[in-house]
Amino acid sequence: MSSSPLVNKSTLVYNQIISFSPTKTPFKTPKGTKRKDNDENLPPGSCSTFSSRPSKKIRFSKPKSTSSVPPLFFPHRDDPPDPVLCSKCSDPVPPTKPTSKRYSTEEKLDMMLQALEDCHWKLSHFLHAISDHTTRGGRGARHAQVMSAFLQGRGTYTPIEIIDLWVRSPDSRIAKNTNHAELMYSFSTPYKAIRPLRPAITSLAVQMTEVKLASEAKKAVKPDAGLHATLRVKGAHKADLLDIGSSTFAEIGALQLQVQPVASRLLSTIAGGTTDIVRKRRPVETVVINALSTLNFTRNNEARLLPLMKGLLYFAHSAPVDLISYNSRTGDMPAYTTIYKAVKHLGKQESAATLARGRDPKVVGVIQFDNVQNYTKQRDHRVGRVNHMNIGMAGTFYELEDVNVEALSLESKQELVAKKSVAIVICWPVEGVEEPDTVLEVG
DNA sequence: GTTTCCGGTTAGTTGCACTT
DNA sequence: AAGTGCAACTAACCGGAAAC
Repeated sequence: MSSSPLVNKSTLVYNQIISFSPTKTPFKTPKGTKRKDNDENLPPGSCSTFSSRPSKKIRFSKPKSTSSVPPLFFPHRDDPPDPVLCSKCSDPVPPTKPTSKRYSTEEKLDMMLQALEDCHWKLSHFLHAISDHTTRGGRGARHAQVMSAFLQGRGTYTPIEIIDLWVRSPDSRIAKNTNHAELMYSFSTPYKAIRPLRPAITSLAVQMTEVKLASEAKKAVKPDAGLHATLRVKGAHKADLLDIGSSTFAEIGALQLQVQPVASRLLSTIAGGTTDIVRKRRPVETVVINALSTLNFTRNNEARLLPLMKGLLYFAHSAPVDLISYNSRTGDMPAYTTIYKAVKHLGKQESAATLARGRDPKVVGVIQFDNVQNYTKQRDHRVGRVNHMNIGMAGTFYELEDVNVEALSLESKQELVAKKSVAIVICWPVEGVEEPDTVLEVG
């Protein structure tokens, strides 16, 4: 291996470029003024070298190298080029930036690999050093600029394009007689502990997805997220019949899709819902909403709006307690006792609301009482094995809309009677009936 | 005819786990 | 820390069926 002191060469060229930066124009003379021979702005011992024409290109002699690979930078500090002298005053002319030769990709790769070798660096050392912004206590501005442009995708090739090439490269194939195949998509082994690329990057993907899913779920089951339906005395998000309706399922789905987009997408993929076609049987969206709701409920038993709705449905259909126990165990609905409490809670809530509505003097309504028989057949195992008749009384309140409340005012009627402005309308019965059917008083 | 058992629901208690 | 959910358990209850 050749060992040319390349670092020193690069330092020299860099200094040269800085010293003669085109942004520095100390020799520019204002129009109409003739520069004096002793002008302090002129370089010492040198006449002006600037002209309107391009300067003559300066050729550097190529240094001899023991390597077949062309060096990155030249000339060598210890082997400076012969200085170019001014034709008028024989002073040395400052060298200009050397013209770059157009190298092929192969040549450039060889040069870069040679440069790494000359630095005693492996590729991983170089990539780590140029990517690491933490352990060395900061970076140079140039370093930061280059990495920022690359990582933000402003370069010709994006980071992910390069990683994709790595993943697809035959060089990254899973080696035989190793456990690398078992480490693909690994949740248990930290991805940083996996050395080969393919197992590491697939493990990185699933482990980051796992973190994301946990983060989404954590947000979804928060009390304010909208999935809670508590029976707590001081609960902020109590179960309410207003929250339980035909649109509840869709609202829960929209909420979950908003808070858990990654989880929804993954579940949808499992269900085969990657196309836009809406299935008539087992619609993917419906299944995903249901599955995600169960998973959220498993995480936090307060996030149970949909499971509670399912429980109420089972209860309303007199499902056997074993069926409810089974579904409670699988996270599809709360325990039987909780559903029972919810029914009582919602019943009290609804009766209080109905009572308040009925007491409102602005509301006109009718209460109808009737005896009720509920015949429970033997097939309803939840209520026993025998046919049985439950007898009770039910009251139903009807609200009558578009009725003028004043028409039912007793005071108003008495005033009208006092004024003798009440007309009596007699409705005669149907044929064959002697007594009048109805007598109406019309004010 | 009486007693016991069966299979189910209802209701209450307890202790642990979890959430607020 | 307090409140809540819930599993597990117990007791009571029911009418019918089975056993005595």
